[in-house]
Parts: sequence; structure tokens; C-alpha cells
Amino acid sequence: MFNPPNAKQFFETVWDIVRQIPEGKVSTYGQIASMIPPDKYTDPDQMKRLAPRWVGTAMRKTPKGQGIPWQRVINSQGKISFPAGSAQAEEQERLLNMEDVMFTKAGKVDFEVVGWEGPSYEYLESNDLLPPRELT
DNA sequence: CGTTTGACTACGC
DNA sequence: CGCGTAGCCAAAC
Repeated sequence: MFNPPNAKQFFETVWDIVRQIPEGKVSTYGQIASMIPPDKYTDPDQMKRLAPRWVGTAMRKTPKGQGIPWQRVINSQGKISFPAGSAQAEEQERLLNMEDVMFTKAGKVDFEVVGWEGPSYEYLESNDLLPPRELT
């Protein structure tokens, strides 16, 4: 289950990780989820199945005006997760283009070029997080 | 309080 | 590649 107190901590953790993504790089819901210990906030089994969705939920609730680079989080396919053509999708693409993250005609980024390798070891260590899975 | 919505992913064709 | 589907459930309405 995802008790409210834990949910808040989970969201805070996600936002904090997002803050670590440098300009010009992108991460994914799944990659961020992979950094959070499965048993830290809820049942490990559920975490394993649902963590990426919960990261998506956290992103939807991202506080505005706090400098969280929300635009740097996309889906595992390398695409923006808002409906193509929506105002939100256009805004996200615009912000990413501004930091030289470009999309192919098919609307995908090249993880080889702009994929984030994860936070520093020191950050992971001091925040009790796991090394992220790699983006391919 | 019941129903709908949603910033996911893996997998099959 | 693209498109559809199952699995899944907290938040929002």
C-alpha cells in the first residue's frame, strides 16, 4: 500500500532526484524508480510493478516555481509522455530544445547522447538510493 | 462514495 | 517502427 505519509516522502524523493538531472540530459520514470530501494516506502512487490507509475504521479504533482527541471523526465521509449501536439508536450519539447536535447522525426531522443547516467555516488550514498539502471 | 483519469512499462504482432 | 493490451491503483472529480 501507499500510505499518505510515505506517499509524501516518496514524492519528495522523486523531486529531489529530478533536481539532480543536469541540463541537457534526460531521465525516465523507470530509471528514477530504479534508484529508490524497493522496500523503502511500501511493499516491495507493488513497488516493483508500480514504481514507474508512481513516479509519473509524483511528476504530475510537481510543485511549480521551485526550479524542478520536470522537462527532463520522459518515458522509457525516449518520448514525451504528454499527448503529441498537446500544449504540455510542446512546452516540454521547447524547454528541452532550449538545452540542446533534440527529438527525431519520430519524436524520440537518443539516450546514447542525452541519457543521464544517474546522480553522483556521493549523492546516492548520502540519500540511501540505489544506482539506476542504464538507459538504452 | 463510486467512477474516471492518468507525465508507465513490457510485450506481442 | 507503430499500435494495442494487460496489469494496476492513487488522485481527482
